[in-house]
Amino acid sequence: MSELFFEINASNGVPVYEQVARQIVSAVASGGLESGQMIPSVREMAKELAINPNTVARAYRQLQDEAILETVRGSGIAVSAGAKQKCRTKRSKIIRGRIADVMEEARQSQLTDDEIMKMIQAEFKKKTKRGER
Amino acid sequence: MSELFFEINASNGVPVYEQVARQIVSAVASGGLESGQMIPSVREMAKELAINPNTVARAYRQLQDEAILETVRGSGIAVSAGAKQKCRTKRSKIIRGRIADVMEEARQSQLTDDEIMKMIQAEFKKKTKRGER
DNA sequence: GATACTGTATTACGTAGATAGTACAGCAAG
DNA sequence: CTTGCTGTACTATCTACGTAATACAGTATC
Repeated sequence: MSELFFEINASNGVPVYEQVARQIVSAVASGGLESGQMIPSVREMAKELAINPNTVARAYRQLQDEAILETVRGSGIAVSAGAKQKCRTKRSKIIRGRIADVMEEARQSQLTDDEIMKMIQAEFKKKTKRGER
Repeated sequence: MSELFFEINASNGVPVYEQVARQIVSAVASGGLESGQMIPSVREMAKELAINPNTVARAYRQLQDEAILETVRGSGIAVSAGAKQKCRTKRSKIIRGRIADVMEEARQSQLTDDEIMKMIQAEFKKKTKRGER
Protein backbone atom coordinates (compact mmCIF):
# COMPACT_ATOMS: atom_id res chain seq x y z
CA MET A 1 0.00 0.00 0.00
CA SER A 2 0.91 3.59 0.42
CA GLU A 3 3.44 4.48 -2.26
CA LEU A 4 4.57 7.36 -0.14
CA PHE A 5 7.82 8.17 -1.94
CA PHE A 6 9.52 8.93 1.36
CA GLU A 7 13.22 9.51 1.31
CA ILE A 8 15.52 9.37 4.29
CA ASN A 9 18.76 11.27 4.12
CA ALA A 10 20.99 9.82 6.81
CA SER A 11 23.84 12.29 6.30
CA ASN A 12 21.65 15.29 6.64
CA GLY A 13 22.05 16.26 10.27
CA VAL A 14 18.27 16.17 10.61
CA PRO A 15 17.18 13.29 12.87
CA VAL A 16 15.52 10.45 11.01
CA TYR A 17 12.36 10.59 13.11
CA GLU A 18 12.11 14.30 12.29
CA GLN A 19 12.40 13.60 8.61
CA VAL A 20 9.65 11.02 8.78
CA ALA A 21 7.40 13.37 10.72
CA ARG A 22 8.00 16.26 8.34
CA GLN A 23 7.30 14.22 5.27
CA ILE A 24 4.01 13.07 6.71
CA VAL A 25 3.12 16.66 7.53
CA SER A 26 4.01 17.68 3.98
CA ALA A 27 1.96 14.85 2.53
CA VAL A 28 -1.08 15.82 4.57
CA ALA A 29 -0.61 19.50 3.84
CA SER A 30 -0.58 18.97 0.11
CA GLY A 31 -3.36 16.40 -0.04
CA GLY A 32 -1.30 13.27 -0.58
CA LEU A 33 -2.76 11.98 2.67
CA GLU A 34 -6.32 12.84 3.64
CA SER A 35 -8.26 12.88 6.89
CA GLY A 36 -9.48 9.46 7.92
CA GLN A 37 -6.98 7.71 5.72
CA MET A 38 -4.79 5.05 7.32
CA ILE A 39 -1.04 5.40 7.13
CA PRO A 40 1.44 2.51 6.89
CA SER A 41 2.00 0.62 10.12
CA VAL A 42 5.08 1.24 12.22
CA ARG A 43 6.67 -2.01 11.14
CA GLU A 44 5.76 -1.66 7.51
CA MET A 45 7.07 1.87 7.25
CA ALA A 46 10.24 0.85 9.05
CA LYS A 47 10.79 -1.95 6.58
CA GLU A 48 10.23 0.28 3.57
CA LEU A 49 12.63 2.93 4.80
CA ALA A 50 15.10 0.37 6.17
CA ILE A 51 15.09 2.01 9.59
CA ASN A 52 14.18 0.85 13.08
CA PRO A 53 10.48 0.51 13.95
CA ASN A 54 11.07 2.50 17.10
CA THR A 55 12.28 5.44 15.06
CA VAL A 56 9.06 5.38 13.08
CA ALA A 57 7.03 5.03 16.25
CA ARG A 58 8.70 8.12 17.61
CA ALA A 59 7.71 10.14 14.57
CA TYR A 60 4.14 8.90 14.78
CA ARG A 61 3.97 9.64 18.46
CA GLN A 62 5.11 13.18 17.93
CA LEU A 63 2.39 13.74 15.38
CA GLN A 64 -0.17 12.24 17.70
CA ASP A 65 0.79 14.71 20.39
CA GLU A 66 -0.02 17.42 17.87
CA ALA A 67 -3.35 15.78 17.05
CA ILE A 68 -2.34 15.26 13.45
CA LEU A 69 -2.55 11.49 13.72
CA GLU A 70 -5.00 9.33 15.64
CA THR A 71 -4.46 5.82 16.80
CA VAL A 72 -6.98 3.06 16.31
CA ARG A 73 -5.87 0.20 18.49
CA GLY A 74 -5.50 -3.02 16.61
CA SER A 75 -6.10 -1.40 13.26
CA GLY A 76 -3.49 1.26 12.81
CA ILE A 77 -3.05 5.00 12.70
CA ALA A 78 -5.19 7.41 10.76
CA VAL A 79 -4.96 11.04 9.77
CA SER A 80 -7.06 13.15 12.13
CA ALA A 81 -9.94 15.33 11.04
CA GLY A 82 -8.80 18.86 10.45
CA ALA A 83 -5.23 17.74 10.11
CA LYS A 84 -4.79 19.32 6.70
CA GLN A 85 -5.20 22.85 7.97
CA LYS A 86 -2.92 22.15 10.90
CA CYS A 87 -0.26 20.72 8.64
CA ARG A 88 -0.40 23.60 6.23
CA THR A 89 0.14 25.98 9.11
CA LYS A 90 2.89 23.86 10.58
CA ARG A 91 4.66 23.52 7.28
CA SER A 92 4.59 27.26 6.75
CA LYS A 93 5.98 27.85 10.21
CA ILE A 94 8.84 25.43 9.69
CA ILE A 95 9.89 26.90 6.36
CA ARG A 96 9.47 30.47 7.55
CA GLY A 97 11.64 29.63 10.51
CA ARG A 98 14.36 28.21 8.27
CA ILE A 99 14.26 31.28 6.09
CA ALA A 100 14.52 33.54 9.10
CA ASP A 101 17.49 31.51 10.34
CA VAL A 102 19.34 32.00 7.09
CA MET A 103 18.58 35.71 7.13
CA GLU A 104 19.95 35.94 10.63
CA GLU A 105 23.05 34.03 9.67
CA ALA A 106 23.60 36.28 6.68
CA ARG A 107 23.18 39.31 8.87
CA GLN A 108 25.77 38.02 11.32
CA SER A 109 28.11 37.48 8.38
CA GLN A 110 27.91 41.18 7.69
CA LEU A 111 26.65 40.75 4.20
CA THR A 112 24.67 43.65 2.80
CA ASP A 113 20.98 43.28 2.02
CA ASP A 114 21.85 43.61 -1.61
CA GLU A 115 24.34 40.77 -1.54
CA ILE A 116 21.89 38.56 0.33
CA MET A 117 19.08 39.19 -2.09
CA LYS A 118 21.32 38.46 -5.04
CA MET A 119 22.36 35.14 -3.56
CA ILE A 120 18.77 34.18 -2.92
CA GLN A 121 17.72 35.02 -6.45
CA ALA A 122 20.66 33.09 -7.86
CA GLU A 123 19.74 29.98 -5.86
CA PHE A 124 16.11 30.40 -6.73
CA LYS A 125 16.86 30.48 -10.41
CA LYS A 126 19.10 27.46 -10.09
CA LYS A 127 16.29 25.62 -8.40
CA THR A 128 13.56 26.46 -10.87
CA LYS A 129 15.89 25.77 -13.78
CA ARG A 130 16.27 22.20 -12.68
CA GLY A 131 12.84 21.82 -14.17
CA GLU A 132 10.66 21.31 -11.13
CA ARG A 133 7.05 22.24 -11.17
CA MET B 1 42.35 44.52 22.87
CA SER B 2 40.22 43.24 20.04
CA GLU B 3 36.71 44.50 20.69
CA LEU B 4 35.44 41.76 18.48
CA PHE B 5 31.75 42.02 19.32
CA PHE B 6 31.38 38.27 19.12
CA GLU B 7 28.11 36.77 20.24
CA ILE B 8 27.56 33.17 21.17
CA ASN B 9 24.08 31.76 20.92
CA ALA B 10 24.03 28.63 23.03
CA SER B 11 20.47 27.64 22.14
CA ASN B 12 21.08 27.79 18.47
CA GLY B 13 21.82 24.22 17.55
CA VAL B 14 25.01 25.45 15.90
CA PRO B 15 28.09 24.24 17.82
CA VAL B 16 29.89 26.95 19.73
CA TYR B 17 33.22 26.29 18.03
CA GLU B 18 31.48 26.66 14.68
CA GLN B 19 30.03 29.99 15.71
CA VAL B 20 33.44 31.24 16.76
CA ALA B 21 35.02 30.09 13.50
CA ARG B 22 32.29 31.65 11.41
CA GLN B 23 32.51 34.97 13.14
CA ILE B 24 36.24 35.11 12.59
CA VAL B 25 35.71 34.31 8.94
CA SER B 26 33.12 37.06 8.72
CA ALA B 27 35.40 39.53 10.46
CA VAL B 28 38.25 38.77 8.08
CA ALA B 29 35.96 38.82 5.07
CA SER B 30 34.64 42.26 5.89
CA GLY B 31 37.94 43.81 6.95
CA GLY B 32 37.44 43.81 10.70
CA LEU B 33 40.50 41.60 10.94
CA GLU B 34 43.38 42.02 8.52
CA SER B 35 46.24 39.82 7.37
CA GLY B 36 49.14 39.75 9.79
CA GLN B 37 47.01 40.95 12.66
CA MET B 38 47.07 38.91 15.86
CA ILE B 39 43.81 37.58 17.19
CA PRO B 40 42.94 37.18 20.89
CA SER B 41 44.60 34.21 22.55
CA VAL B 42 42.68 31.03 23.18
CA ARG B 43 42.31 31.77 26.87
CA GLU B 44 41.46 35.42 26.44
CA MET B 45 38.79 34.73 23.88
CA ALA B 46 37.42 31.94 26.04
CA LYS B 47 37.19 34.29 28.99
CA GLU B 48 35.42 36.99 27.00
CA LEU B 49 32.87 34.60 25.59
CA ALA B 50 32.56 32.65 28.85
CA ILE B 51 33.25 29.35 27.13
CA ASN B 52 35.90 26.67 27.44
CA PRO B 53 39.38 27.41 26.05
CA ASN B 54 39.35 24.12 24.21
CA THR B 55 36.29 25.15 22.32
CA VAL B 56 38.07 28.25 21.13
CA ALA B 57 41.16 26.21 20.30
CA ARG B 58 39.07 23.93 18.18
CA ALA B 59 37.73 26.85 16.19
CA TYR B 60 41.24 28.23 15.70
CA ARG B 61 42.56 24.85 14.69
CA GLN B 62 39.89 24.45 12.07
CA LEU B 63 40.82 27.79 10.55
CA GLN B 64 44.47 26.87 10.59
CA ASP B 65 43.69 23.76 8.58
CA GLU B 66 42.15 26.07 6.03
CA ALA B 67 45.22 28.32 6.09
CA ILE B 68 43.17 31.26 7.30
CA LEU B 69 45.07 31.49 10.57
CA GLU B 70 48.73 30.90 11.31
CA THR B 71 50.25 29.99 14.61
CA VAL B 72 53.34 31.63 16.07
CA ARG B 73 54.42 29.52 19.01
CA GLY B 74 54.74 31.46 22.17
CA SER B 75 53.30 34.58 20.62
CA GLY B 76 49.84 33.75 19.40
CA ILE B 77 47.84 33.30 16.25
CA ALA B 78 47.75 35.66 13.31
CA VAL B 79 45.59 36.10 10.25
CA SER B 80 47.33 34.56 7.23
CA ALA B 81 48.24 36.46 4.12
CA GLY B 82 45.55 36.17 1.52
CA ALA B 83 42.99 35.19 4.11
CA LYS B 84 40.58 37.92 3.15
CA GLN B 85 39.87 36.55 -0.28
CA LYS B 86 39.58 33.04 1.11
CA CYS B 87 37.13 34.18 3.74
CA ARG B 88 34.98 36.10 1.32
CA THR B 89 34.71 33.00 -0.81
CA LYS B 90 34.06 30.80 2.18
CA ARG B 91 31.42 33.10 3.56
CA SER B 92 29.61 33.14 0.26
CA LYS B 93 29.75 29.39 0.04
CA ILE B 94 28.34 28.95 3.53
CA ILE B 95 25.44 31.29 3.00
CA ARG B 96 24.71 29.98 -0.46
CA GLY B 97 24.69 26.50 0.97
CA ARG B 98 22.22 27.47 3.65
CA ILE B 99 19.97 29.09 1.12
CA ALA B 100 20.12 26.00 -1.06
CA ASP B 101 19.25 23.86 1.95
CA VAL B 102 16.14 25.87 2.66
CA MET B 103 15.12 25.73 -0.98
CA GLU B 104 15.56 21.98 -0.94
CA GLU B 105 13.52 21.67 2.22
CA ALA B 106 10.80 23.82 0.75
CA ARG B 107 10.79 21.70 -2.34
CA GLN B 108 10.40 18.54 -0.29
CA SER B 109 7.52 20.19 1.50
CA GLN B 110 5.82 20.46 -1.86
CA LEU B 111 5.41 24.18 -1.69
CA THR B 112 5.06 25.95 -5.02
CA ASP B 113 7.75 28.34 -6.22
CA ASP B 114 5.29 31.13 -5.77
CA GLU B 115 4.63 30.30 -2.14
CA ILE B 116 8.33 29.99 -1.42
CA MET B 117 9.18 33.32 -3.01
CA LYS B 118 6.42 35.03 -1.08
CA MET B 119 7.72 33.67 2.21
CA ILE B 120 11.23 34.79 1.41
CA GLN B 121 10.12 38.28 0.53
CA ALA B 122 8.03 38.51 3.68
CA GLU B 123 10.98 37.52 5.85
CA PHE B 124 13.28 39.82 3.94
CA LYS B 125 10.98 42.75 4.56
CA LYS B 126 10.70 41.86 8.21
CA LYS B 127 14.47 41.80 8.45
CA THR B 128 15.16 45.09 6.71
CA LYS B 129 12.35 46.77 8.61
CA ARG B 130 14.10 46.05 11.88
CA GLY B 131 16.33 48.86 10.81
CA GLU B 132 19.59 47.12 10.15
CA ARG B 133 22.13 48.70 7.90
C1' DG C 1 67.23 30.59 33.70
C1' DA C 2 62.74 31.78 35.76
C1' DT C 3 58.29 33.28 34.88
C1' DA C 4 54.30 33.94 32.23
C1' DC C 5 52.34 33.82 28.54
C1' DT C 6 51.40 31.31 24.03
C1' DG C 7 49.28 26.87 21.43
C1' DT C 8 48.59 21.73 21.63
C1' DA C 9 47.54 16.97 22.90
C1' DT C 10 45.11 13.66 25.61
C1' DT C 11 41.63 12.07 28.21
C1' DA C 12 37.21 12.09 30.20
C1' DC C 13 32.32 13.37 30.66
C1' DG C 14 27.56 14.37 29.25
C1' DT C 15 24.00 14.38 25.94
C1' DA C 16 21.27 13.18 21.93
C1' DG C 17 20.13 10.23 18.36
C1' DA C 18 19.46 5.70 16.57
C1' DT C 19 18.99 0.96 17.08
C1' DA C 20 17.81 -3.46 19.19
C1' DG C 21 15.27 -6.66 21.83
C1' DT C 22 11.52 -7.83 24.49
C1' DA C 23 7.11 -7.61 26.40
C1' DC C 24 2.45 -6.14 26.65
C1' DA C 25 -2.43 -4.65 25.30
C1' DG C 26 -6.14 -4.29 21.92
C1' DC C 27 -8.68 -5.46 17.75
C1' DA C 28 -9.77 -8.27 13.35
C1' DA C 29 -10.49 -12.34 11.05
C1' DG C 30 -10.38 -17.08 10.54
C1' DC D 1 -10.80 -18.94 20.95
C1' DT D 2 -6.74 -18.73 18.30
C1' DT D 3 -3.81 -16.46 15.24
C1' DG D 4 -1.92 -12.43 13.48
C1' DC D 5 -1.83 -8.15 12.97
C1' DT D 6 -1.97 -3.37 15.14
C1' DG D 7 0.33 0.35 18.61
C1' DT D 8 2.93 1.05 22.95
C1' DA D 9 6.30 0.82 26.68
C1' DC D 10 10.66 -0.04 28.63
C1' DT D 11 15.41 -0.98 28.94
C1' DA D 12 19.95 -1.40 27.12
C1' DT D 13 23.51 -0.41 23.96
C1' DC D 14 26.24 1.99 20.52
C1' DT D 15 28.05 5.83 18.19
C1' DA D 16 28.82 10.80 17.40
C1' DC D 17 29.45 15.09 19.03
C1' DG D 18 30.35 18.96 21.90
C1' DT D 19 32.42 20.31 25.75
C1' DA D 20 35.46 20.23 29.80
C1' DA D 21 39.72 19.44 32.56
C1' DT D 22 44.35 18.67 32.78
C1' DA D 23 48.91 18.28 31.52
C1' DC D 24 52.48 19.25 28.18
C1' DA D 25 55.64 21.88 24.84
C1' DG D 26 57.46 26.12 22.95
C1' DT D 27 58.59 31.14 23.03
C1' DA D 28 58.95 35.97 24.77
C1' DT D 29 60.46 38.73 28.28
C1' DC D 30 62.75 40.03 32.22
